[in-house]
Amino acid sequence: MPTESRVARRPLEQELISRGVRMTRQRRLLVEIIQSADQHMDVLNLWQKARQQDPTLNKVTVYRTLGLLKKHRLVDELDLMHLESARHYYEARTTRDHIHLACIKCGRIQEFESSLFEKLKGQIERERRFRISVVRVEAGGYCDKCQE
Amino acid sequence: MPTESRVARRPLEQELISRGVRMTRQRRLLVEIIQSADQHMDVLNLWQKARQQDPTLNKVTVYRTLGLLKKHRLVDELDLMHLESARHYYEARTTRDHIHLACIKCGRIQEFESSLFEKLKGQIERERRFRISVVRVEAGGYCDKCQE
DNA sequence: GTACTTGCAAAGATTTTGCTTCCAA
DNA sequence: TTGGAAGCAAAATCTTTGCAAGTAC
Repeated sequence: MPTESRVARRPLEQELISRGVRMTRQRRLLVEIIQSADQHMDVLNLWQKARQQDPTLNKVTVYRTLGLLKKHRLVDELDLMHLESARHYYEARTTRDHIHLACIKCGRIQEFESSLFEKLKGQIERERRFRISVVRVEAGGYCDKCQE
Repeated sequence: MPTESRVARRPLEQELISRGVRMTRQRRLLVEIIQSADQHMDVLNLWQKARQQDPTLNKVTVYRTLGLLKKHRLVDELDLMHLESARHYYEARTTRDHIHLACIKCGRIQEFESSLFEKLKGQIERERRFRISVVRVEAGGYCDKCQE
């Protein structure tokens, strides 16, 4: 009884359309930015990047769009161990769950995938009969470069 | 190379004193509440409970005390998958790391320990040479009782 | 055309800071 | 006694809401 299967890596826009979500100029832009991001974005990042292309885009729209994507389980919300304030970070969901490693010293975020993690999820589902929808693993510590 | 050893289950107050932290009436009370809590507490909970015994205790003191405990790695900060708002929850650190399972439907929080989890941490430390200080695993989904 | 979205402003919620007074060691 | 801590008020952050105007389908 494996974890619920993940959303395929299909453009978020297509995914939304297929779910009957109305596509606006703002949503297209935000979704495009999230999808092509090479780092984890917070609301401010995302808004700033979006305003470069559409200066009228309001921050509230960013919140609302992220809420929409969360509702559809198309993005994951992370805290990255609260390295800085209580800000939340977002990333498009990929095929496989992964673990985030946040370096306390340099702030670098690494991602880590592991079959042990998949096994652990299986164990939880079996032993607790808990149907996992989302899972988040975040580790804080010192990365290889910060152990001198 | 196992994960950094955990703080023993010694009264938080003793732990703080041994670290040279000044113990005030307010800190003693808060620490006592956190330690004896049978659930995950957020700032408001904690404050309300504290005020029953010391009505003058200020909410800011709750924040500051939690900050102190976090700094000393004596409590873990959780989000419990943001089931309700962006509130943070706290729990005294125990000997073993555990996983939190948050039910999307009924809100129940279960804890889960597993040797697989310990193995996973070991793998991260070995393969990425990442020295883990804190690790948090939170799963959201449907608990056994909520799958009808 | 109609229902859903956006922008704007304002409110809410949560957390932090400045400063004076107080207290633990 | 003295540096750190608490209380109070105010500010700073982050997020949500109400509503009029705009827009996707």
